[in-house]
Amino acid sequence: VLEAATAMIDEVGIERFSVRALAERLGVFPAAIYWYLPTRNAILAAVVNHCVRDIDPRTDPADWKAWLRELFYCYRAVVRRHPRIAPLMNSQLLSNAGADLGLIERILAVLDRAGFEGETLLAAYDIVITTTVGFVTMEHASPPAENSEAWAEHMRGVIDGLDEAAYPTLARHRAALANRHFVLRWENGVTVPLEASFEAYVYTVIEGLRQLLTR
Amino acid sequence: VLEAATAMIDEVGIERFSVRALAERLGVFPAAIYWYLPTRNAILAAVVNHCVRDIDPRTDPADWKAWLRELFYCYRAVVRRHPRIAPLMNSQLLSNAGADLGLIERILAVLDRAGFEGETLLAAYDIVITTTVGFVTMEHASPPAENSEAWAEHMRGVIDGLDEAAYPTLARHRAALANRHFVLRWENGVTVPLEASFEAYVYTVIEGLRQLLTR
DNA sequence: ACCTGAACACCGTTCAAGT
DNA sequence: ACCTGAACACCGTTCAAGT
Repeated sequence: VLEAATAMIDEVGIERFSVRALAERLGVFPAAIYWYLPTRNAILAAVVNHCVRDIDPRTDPADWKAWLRELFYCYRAVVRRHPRIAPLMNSQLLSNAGADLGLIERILAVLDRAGFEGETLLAAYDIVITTTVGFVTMEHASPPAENSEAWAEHMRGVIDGLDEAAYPTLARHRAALANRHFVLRWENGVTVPLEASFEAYVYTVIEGLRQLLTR
Repeated sequence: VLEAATAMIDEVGIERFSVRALAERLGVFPAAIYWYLPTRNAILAAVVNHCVRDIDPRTDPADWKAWLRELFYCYRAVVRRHPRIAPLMNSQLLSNAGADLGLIERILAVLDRAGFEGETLLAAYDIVITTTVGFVTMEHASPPAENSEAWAEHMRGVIDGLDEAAYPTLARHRAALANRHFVLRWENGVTVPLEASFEAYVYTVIEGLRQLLTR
């Protein structure tokens, strides 16, 4: 029922996910879906919550840095299992009471035990929430739907045609950047993962939080 | 023409933005739009690029920490001017050759001059891109469209009804968290900005990058 | 409790034709 | 170059009615 929605989104993405097609896939009339969930957005929210349920870092919470590391990598693993829901994670996390409050509690508890206090604790919490989601969402953002080869060719053209006078640093690193780093990619993290950058990202955030703790 | 699209999205959001309504607003037949831009997504991409053009940190690039700080705050100012495009920034930045290559060049140049080298330079670059966008996008994510008061009431209920045994840390900070921090908000950054957390976020990312530089 | 059948008010996009 | 008019193939959602 909601398994089917998840499966369909994994296959075709949110843009091409429709209630009617979902109904057909279940061998049922479109209106039947509305007995279970009141709206298309509710289906999407349910799918997100369903996937997020798997995030569960199992490291010792006493070592907050290791625990956060694990959280970041867990989240990335979940998104890599369902990359097409990536764009939803941002919006759906405004507030979803359906969210796993257990996970929220554990994040707060880990930071609390680490020594964060008062406003800094809450700021650190917001930072953890956003940074967990941030990089990975963008890493797995989808390229424009169906013109993929033309799009790739276009991007290659832009990179090859870079004006070295106007963009010297860009031009110097063009070979390393092409399809391998943000804004100059034509494939996403599904086919071209940004492992090295993600590793550095996790390091950066955790070291930054360590500084924040002793500010 | 594209001003109108921007205006419309600012008013009603992407979800309720339609080519047909845009045409009507311009006193023209729907098909007329397609003379200028080939598709709805192309319109959205154009609007994003249009808004992003305003990001232009004017601090001395020699002080990379101050420059990045400025970049973060510039970006946030842009999103706060057009909060409803926030959800697009993530996906549209996979790669958009329409993106301001000048800004990309300057980010790379600033990091290069700061002393980042080779793979670390490119990782730092990816980190700057994602962190610039990450927090602010989530801060301004929209709540579920039109049930706002019911939704607020629901969230208040969840927070009031928190089981103190199961969620001790959450319960202890419930007053400070309610509508003021992620996952437990029912309004977004437009009405409830997360100033303090954003300030700490910027500090955290920059201090983290400083550590990365000397790793 | 769960689904059908049909309808309503919309969509994005295409295309020949006009000016 | 720029727009009309009309059509195509879809949408999400509602609602009375069936079982």
